[in-house]
Amino acid sequence: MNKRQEQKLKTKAHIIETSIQEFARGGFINTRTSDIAKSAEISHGTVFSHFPSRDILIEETIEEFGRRLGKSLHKLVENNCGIREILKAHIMGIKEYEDFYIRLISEMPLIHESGKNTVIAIQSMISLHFLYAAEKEIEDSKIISMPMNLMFNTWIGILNYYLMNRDLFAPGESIVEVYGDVLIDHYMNLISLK
Amino acid sequence: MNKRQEQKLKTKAHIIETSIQEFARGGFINTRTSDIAKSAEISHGTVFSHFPSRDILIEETIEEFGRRLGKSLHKLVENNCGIREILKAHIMGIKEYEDFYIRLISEMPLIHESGKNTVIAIQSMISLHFLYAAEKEIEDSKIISMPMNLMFNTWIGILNYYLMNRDLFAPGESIVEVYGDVLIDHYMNLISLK
DNA sequence: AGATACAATGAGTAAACACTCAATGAATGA
DNA sequence: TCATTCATTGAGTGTTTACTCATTGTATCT
Repeated sequence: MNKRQEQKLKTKAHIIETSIQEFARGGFINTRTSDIAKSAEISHGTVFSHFPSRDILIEETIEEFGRRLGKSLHKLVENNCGIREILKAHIMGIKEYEDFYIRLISEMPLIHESGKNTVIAIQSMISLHFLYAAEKEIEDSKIISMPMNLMFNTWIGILNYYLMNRDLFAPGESIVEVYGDVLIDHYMNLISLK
Repeated sequence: MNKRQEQKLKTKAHIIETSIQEFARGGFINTRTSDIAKSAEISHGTVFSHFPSRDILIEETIEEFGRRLGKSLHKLVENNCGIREILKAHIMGIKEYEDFYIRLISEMPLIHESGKNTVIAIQSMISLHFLYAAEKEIEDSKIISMPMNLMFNTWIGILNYYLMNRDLFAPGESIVEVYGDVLIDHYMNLISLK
């Protein structure tokens, strides 16, 4: 790998890094390619010498986010098996990228198809961990019986609702920090056998 | 009221009616004022002789939707008092405007402030009915104890999650029709004392 | 050293779109 | 009947923004 190739990779990585920050700050719809260029301190044209279009830049940025969240979750989950621990890992994984994650779920309906698939892949990754843990607790009769998909979607539904309405619930703060444990306790209370 | 004034009101109402349809079909972000004009079979300029800006057209359209949903709910709720009946009324009220409602909750983060307030007002209206019904059932010890706001937000969270991901759960169909009763049963199962 | 390749530049282009305004013709009032 | 008002029209304007491309300067190859 020569200096040029190295530089090229570095610039591309730098653009994606900046994109994660800028999209987290301003959202996907309202962030311009020129905003990203300015923030990355490169020329506007350089963006397009690394990504053929804005949509593909968005797609690759979401993919990078997915990889990072995946790694985070993998680390956090490995030795824990209960549902509560999975949920904890889930919100801790989101914590670092809360802003980006909120933009992603908020603006997903408006993101190009390929970006959506990445989001779905991310959700699947979490659900896999979740379902594995849930199976055991159902066997142990710790939780009330319900269809698996409803159980998982209920968690995601509550969490996403609070995240999407952060301005309402925790303006200027982090939902994970302010409500993380509250939501886990609440959810566990809902699904536990009493 | 002379012919001219009548015509003016009629045209304005027609634009809002068309806007409800067009925004339901294409969403707020991706529907142009020219699309609405074309669909309403009026000139593009006429839109702006009734609404000073696109944002205000959106705002007034959402307000009209709010009034209609409010009326629907009022009719559906009056003689029912249990939580289950409120939820049923809620989804029946949404049913008629499911597409519009989905666009509203999906694109709310990107809608101008004044539009958001209307959406919040709509949610409040529903929560008022809900909380009134819930209070009674808590007194009667029919449901498990939990903070009121968490109880309501859990329902909204689950419902909105399914609505927002209709393409995933019920592509080409109505979430209310396909999942309405499933979601109510599931939710009641979650909050009931067993 | 000189030729070539190529990453980066930024002024320029084209398309999309919200909004304007002079013109039109029908309704209203004197 | 004639002058005035005003809802409607649609071509036109200005702005925003994704994307292009000729140019530049540096790294690489011979």
